[in-house]
Amino acid sequence: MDKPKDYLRLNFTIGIDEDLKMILDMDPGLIDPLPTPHPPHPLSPAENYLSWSPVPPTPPSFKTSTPTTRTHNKQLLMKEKALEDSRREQLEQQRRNQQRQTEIKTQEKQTHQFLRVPQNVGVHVDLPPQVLQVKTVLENPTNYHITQKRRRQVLQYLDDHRRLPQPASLPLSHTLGHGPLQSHQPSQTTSLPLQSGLTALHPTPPVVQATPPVVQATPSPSPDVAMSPGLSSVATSNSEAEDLLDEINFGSLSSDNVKTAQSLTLPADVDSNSSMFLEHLIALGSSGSTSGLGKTSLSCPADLSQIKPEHLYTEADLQAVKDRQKKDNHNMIERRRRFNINDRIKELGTLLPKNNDPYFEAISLGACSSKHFEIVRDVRQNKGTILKMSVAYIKTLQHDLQKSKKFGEQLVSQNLALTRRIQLLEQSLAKANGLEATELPWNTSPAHTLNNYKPHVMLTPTLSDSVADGSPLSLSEDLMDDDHPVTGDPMLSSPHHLAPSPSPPPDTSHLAYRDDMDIGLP
Amino acid sequence: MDKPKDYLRLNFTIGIDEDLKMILDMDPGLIDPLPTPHPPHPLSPAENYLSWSPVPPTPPSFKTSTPTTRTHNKQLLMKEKALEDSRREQLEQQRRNQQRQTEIKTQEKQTHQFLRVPQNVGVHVDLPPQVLQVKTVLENPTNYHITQKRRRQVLQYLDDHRRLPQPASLPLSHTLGHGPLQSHQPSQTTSLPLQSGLTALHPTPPVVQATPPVVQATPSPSPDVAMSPGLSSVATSNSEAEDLLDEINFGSLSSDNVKTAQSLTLPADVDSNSSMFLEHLIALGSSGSTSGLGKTSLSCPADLSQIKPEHLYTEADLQAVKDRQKKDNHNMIERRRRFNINDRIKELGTLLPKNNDPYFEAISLGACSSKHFEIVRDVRQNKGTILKMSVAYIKTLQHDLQKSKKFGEQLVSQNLALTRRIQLLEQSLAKANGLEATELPWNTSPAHTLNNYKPHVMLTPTLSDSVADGSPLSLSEDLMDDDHPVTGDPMLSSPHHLAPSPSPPPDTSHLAYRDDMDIGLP
DNA sequence: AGTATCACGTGATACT
DNA sequence: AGTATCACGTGATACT
Repeated sequence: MDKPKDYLRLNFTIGIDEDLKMILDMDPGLIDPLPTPHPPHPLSPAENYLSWSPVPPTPPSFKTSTPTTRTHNKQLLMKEKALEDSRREQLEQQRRNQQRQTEIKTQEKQTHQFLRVPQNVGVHVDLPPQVLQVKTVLENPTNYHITQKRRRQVLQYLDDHRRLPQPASLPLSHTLGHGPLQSHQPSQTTSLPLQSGLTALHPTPPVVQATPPVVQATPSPSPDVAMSPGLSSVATSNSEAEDLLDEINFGSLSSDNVKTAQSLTLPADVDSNSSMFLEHLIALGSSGSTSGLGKTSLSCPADLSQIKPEHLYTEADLQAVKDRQKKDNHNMIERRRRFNINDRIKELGTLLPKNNDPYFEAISLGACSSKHFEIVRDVRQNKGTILKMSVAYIKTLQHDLQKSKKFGEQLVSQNLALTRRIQLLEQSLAKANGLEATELPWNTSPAHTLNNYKPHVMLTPTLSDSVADGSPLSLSEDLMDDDHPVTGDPMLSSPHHLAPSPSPPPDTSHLAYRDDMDIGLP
Repeated sequence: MDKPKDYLRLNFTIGIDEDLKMILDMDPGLIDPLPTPHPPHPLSPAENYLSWSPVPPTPPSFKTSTPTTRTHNKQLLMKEKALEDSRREQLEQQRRNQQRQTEIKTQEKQTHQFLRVPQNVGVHVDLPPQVLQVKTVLENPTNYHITQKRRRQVLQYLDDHRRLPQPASLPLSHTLGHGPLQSHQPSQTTSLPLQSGLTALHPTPPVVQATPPVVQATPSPSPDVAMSPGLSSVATSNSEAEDLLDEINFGSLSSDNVKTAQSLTLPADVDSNSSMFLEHLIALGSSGSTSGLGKTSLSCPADLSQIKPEHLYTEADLQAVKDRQKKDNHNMIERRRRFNINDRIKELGTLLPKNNDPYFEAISLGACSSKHFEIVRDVRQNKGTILKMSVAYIKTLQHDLQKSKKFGEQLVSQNLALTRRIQLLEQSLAKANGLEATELPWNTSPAHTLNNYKPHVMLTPTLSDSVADGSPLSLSEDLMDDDHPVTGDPMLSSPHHLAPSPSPPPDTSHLAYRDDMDIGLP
């Protein structure tokens, strides 16, 4: 409640879930260059760290995340995974902040569903064989995958505790644990190593703000069998244990062995594995800014009330730790790939024509089978529909571009013919009556400057190239090599990319032709 | 080995994996209308059923499946899930045949890696508490998800067998089963109910060929706890048990309790749950064509050597069966969604410009960061790259279409100006010298028929619409409403869609303008 | 061994 | 309750 709170907070920030840390490391994005409509001050890491805290956990819903500018940063920066060290957590926290800010509604629903235990009341759960003591204050945030993983780890932990120390009967429940059999040790039962810092509770801003206390190493202290769920998946603060216990309470356990107690009580049943895992964690994560703190907190929870001897630790737990680390690394890679794919799909969703677009009707007619045609705005965001409409949109664009090019070619040939006819007319007119009256139509037509050289210019790149390679797309390929930077301009992903026409051409006579279409000319 | 083989085969075809059946039901596609380069006679269900058999199991790899025509069938027919009953298994088997034919290479590698037990040698595995007897002949096919599910079920089965009948210590391994705790019964240990038909081995074509013996009901007989893995996930023939045992042998089990035996031996340790599950299966799947066979084979394996009484079956197993059914249904839905998304991505991959395309350079420059630029052909197929290039391609197409339309507008205005000038020239020429010499340039220009009314026609839809809604895409929106059926034409998904130009225009003077561009005219 | 890819099943969740 | 959506973790697999 008083001083050692910050200390404790840093300690648990070291013990952050390695998945979360890998997510933070995963996306080394720079600061968003585009002015977003809702910029939550994404530049200040201190404010990020502060705003990280008071928001409840949210699932990263696909539909409600801000899709526009984040994907570009990600796609640009995912290619260069080599020189990404310091600004990773900035982008990720900004990303999570955006997601959290835009998902207040759903998260409230979820938290109300999840944490239906009375708030600020410590709950004390005794698993039938083992005791798993945590408390709930429920103020600090977490996110979806941490929730998922923690839940699974808690279940596994409970299963292990149920199976191992009471190997007698396993009478009715929890017998369907179909975990992978290829891990070779039952190892040990580990309890939550959280009790060392549970004396401090109330949330204050952490001491170090400019450097978010995420260490680089991935400790992953939980083995396959005895998972030690609180340590390996605990998030930015000690309130993770509360969520963990909330999930235990909310979960499939029978509620008779849940006794609520005003928390802050040190659990008595902590086996020695927790200290070993803590030691491993500190040894791995000793590169952080809060280096000296780990060892002192390490010695704190070293009371062991278990039945297991000490000789099994080095042989089995080390393999388990290594296995867990490998698996977590794999999970991080897979999560990175998943995020990449999802962000691409979201980006495709931003590129699609909007509902009021003239393109939308044809595409949605082609993609969706015109049912629920009134509420198509809603159907635009899910992955299947986005991909469906992307396919239809690409087809439409290809077809229209082809048509437009053919149209342009025909116009070019028409222009050529007309110019020839004009030349002939001028010739005949000049031949007919010397030099009189040639200036009469010249002044009325404003496009007089281009009737001599322009058809020659336009015909040269379009038709010759179209004949050269046989592709009908060659005209627009010539068209696109002047200004539009396809090679990674994040500005182009704006949803209003479809209508950037700065000058609507009401009077078509004096269109700036040479300014925009400098194709093929030296 | 002799007569009851077909009988047995039908029996196990009834007991097909419900996931596989749902996959078969999932995709109610018509016959492929496009002439594929490798058509494996997809119309005959008898041949499908025959060709189904001799191919080894293959994982449905994303990269090596034929992407073109299948996705369209799927996308068209997935919308109407109401009237799909008879032709489902045809499409799905055709689909699987295509996948299997195109993935011979990878599957050979996989099978060599998986089935490294000596072939045609029956392996007899005794799990430490229970006995799990199957045999291996390894000739009939299966697929990836069946393999996965079977493996998991076998592991769970082994775990349950290990935990339940010997609840003493669980000394070292297999203790990390972290299954969901919310199932409420330990229920019973079930062994493989496969021994009833293992007397017949050699593969012959089944009796019923025109109707693939897939029943409509989803039995899903395995509860959460005691899974009975062989029955719930056994595939089209009894050789599934061999793969199952191969996986057991290949898996993480210690090989000391694997004793190879020339198979065909009926296992003696079959508990009563298998018969109960078989009965439930037959009761659920009694709508099939081979209705009378189930009951006779049901009575065969009814020897029970277990410890459990009978009164637990109705209360717990029924809930377990219902739960399993629900879960399988959910899995089917999720698998359908996954296939949909993956097929869309594959379709996007077919729509992308090819390597030799003039578009490819700019897109791949924009998408990939120009590393491995020589082997870009290989990098084109994975989901991330396809989506990346799709985003870049859509941007390029949008930009090019916009440019092309602007170009067309300028040409139109030029045409208008030229036409006005021609009119003025003709006026002045006619005014100058009566009626002489007007036929001279008229004959040299072949495009003489369109210089009077055409600029008026073209200017009307393009410019007015462009001014009307302010969208620069309105020109091509007018262009596309004549011939190209975006509304679900599966022919358009050909990889050569980009170059369908049937007539390369070398002489542009006599292009059939009015035939192609009948826009906006009544 | 590291770093990818993929399909899969599963729980949470939403809308009907 | 049914039918969807989603993210997630995991094992298999491939290429380095």
